Amino acid sequence: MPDPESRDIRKLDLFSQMADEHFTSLMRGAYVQNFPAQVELITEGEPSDFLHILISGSVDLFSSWNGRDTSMATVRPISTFILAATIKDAPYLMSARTLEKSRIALIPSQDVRAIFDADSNFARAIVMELAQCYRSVIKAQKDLKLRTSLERLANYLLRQQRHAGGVAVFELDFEKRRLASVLGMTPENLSRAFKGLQPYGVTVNGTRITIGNQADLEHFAKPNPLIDGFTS
Amino acid sequence: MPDPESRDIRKLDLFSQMADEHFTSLMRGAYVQNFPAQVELITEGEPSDFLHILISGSVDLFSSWNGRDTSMATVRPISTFILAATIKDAPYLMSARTLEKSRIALIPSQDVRAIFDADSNFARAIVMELAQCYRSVIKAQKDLKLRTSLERLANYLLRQQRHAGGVAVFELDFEKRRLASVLGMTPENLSRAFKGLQPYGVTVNGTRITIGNQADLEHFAKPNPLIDGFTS
DNA sequence: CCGTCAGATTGACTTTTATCAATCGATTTG
DNA sequence: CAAATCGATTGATAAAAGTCAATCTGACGG
Repeated sequence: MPDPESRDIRKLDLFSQMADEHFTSLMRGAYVQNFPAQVELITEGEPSDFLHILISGSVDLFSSWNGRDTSMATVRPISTFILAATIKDAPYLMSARTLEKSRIALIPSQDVRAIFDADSNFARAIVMELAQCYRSVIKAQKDLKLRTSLERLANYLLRQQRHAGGVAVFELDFEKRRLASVLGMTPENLSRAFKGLQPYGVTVNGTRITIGNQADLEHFAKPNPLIDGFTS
Repeated sequence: MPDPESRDIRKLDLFSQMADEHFTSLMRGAYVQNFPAQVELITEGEPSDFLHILISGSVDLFSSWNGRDTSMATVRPISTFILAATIKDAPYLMSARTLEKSRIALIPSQDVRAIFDADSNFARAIVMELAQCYRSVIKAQKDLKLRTSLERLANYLLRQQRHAGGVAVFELDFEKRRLASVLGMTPENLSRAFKGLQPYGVTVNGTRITIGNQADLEHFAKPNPLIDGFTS
């Protein structure tokens, strides 16, 4: 693996505190590969042979049942995915596919588990990462169970806006069809939901969103740190 | 804390492999309390001062937003709850209330974090527990996003039946209103959903469920290990 | 034993969401 | 450039789920 990439991975919370020797050992066993867009990297149900680290590009985590499918999350660089399955040595619960050309490091799950046993700083980092992931999913579940699709969209826009620095005009970082799937609705419904937010000052032009009246939208959306998580 | 209870707690995966000395130290700092039914033990948003261990009774984890609320999970003995918040030293994302008279051990979060640093077997157990919790929530989310309420109910019944040993007649272990909330629907809708399963051989009498035609129900429900989790 | 009460059920109705089909628009491709 | 294509949008309709109000039922206390 090229040195600069290794250094970037080292900076991740998951790896930043572990012993040099252990990190080097992990990286020695790692493969790095470039994938084109729309490649299925992982299929749910398969054994979890590798911890994946997305170095560049983006990856969709999705799941299927009975002919339907839904997007569970999008992974953006630099971060790992499928840590829980790796650690538990259990089958993947989600499939993963590249959304664009992506560069991905693959660390054999066995190595991760071995170093986890040997390096208590790494073990602690894994705990923190898993706790974080768990809390994220709990928030997503609250979002799904407590809000209508219009409310989910409104809050999504506010989160996205915050992520963009709080400006009034920003870009969606999803294709709309995937956004619909992430929010748990159909693309048709998403179109209508955008219209439903017009009275609160939201205008849409392609992927460009304008929030014309911040207070109005927030009054409708009622964002909450325990769901939308400005903190932890 | 009485000795037999301490022994039962010791048997939990979370504590079974740790050093005696550390376990004793954790238990020394623990409080054990009896609570009546319908007591709110934890309110979401509050700092997480204690890891909770349910010794007997049952506890509902729920969450509220904008005047609505939803039941996220039910905790049954013997198990811990709110581990992630304790570890992260972050606010609770869910509230908890006793469903019946319950006996609960409270371990100061600080102690848990200290022993976590000192005992690598404990750290490993925490990782496993968190990974397990994470995967459970992912499954719940797939259930919510990929299935209609009728399908969720059908699969819930099959899970419950398996839990009861696979017999044709078994009892719901929830009040129906809470079951409705767990499944993400209204009590009225749950009533109708039970009727909707009659064509597949399901009959209901109070909390007593009879599955008259196993094959029919399974054909409709299409249970899947990656959602309904007979394995891990 | 009767009245009370809470949860469950039912019916009527509304709202929300999905589905299907058609169209639009932008981009790609031969 | 023109045709093809894919995603987004729109309209019409259907299905799913929620709401509100009334009734039923069974457990409990007086």
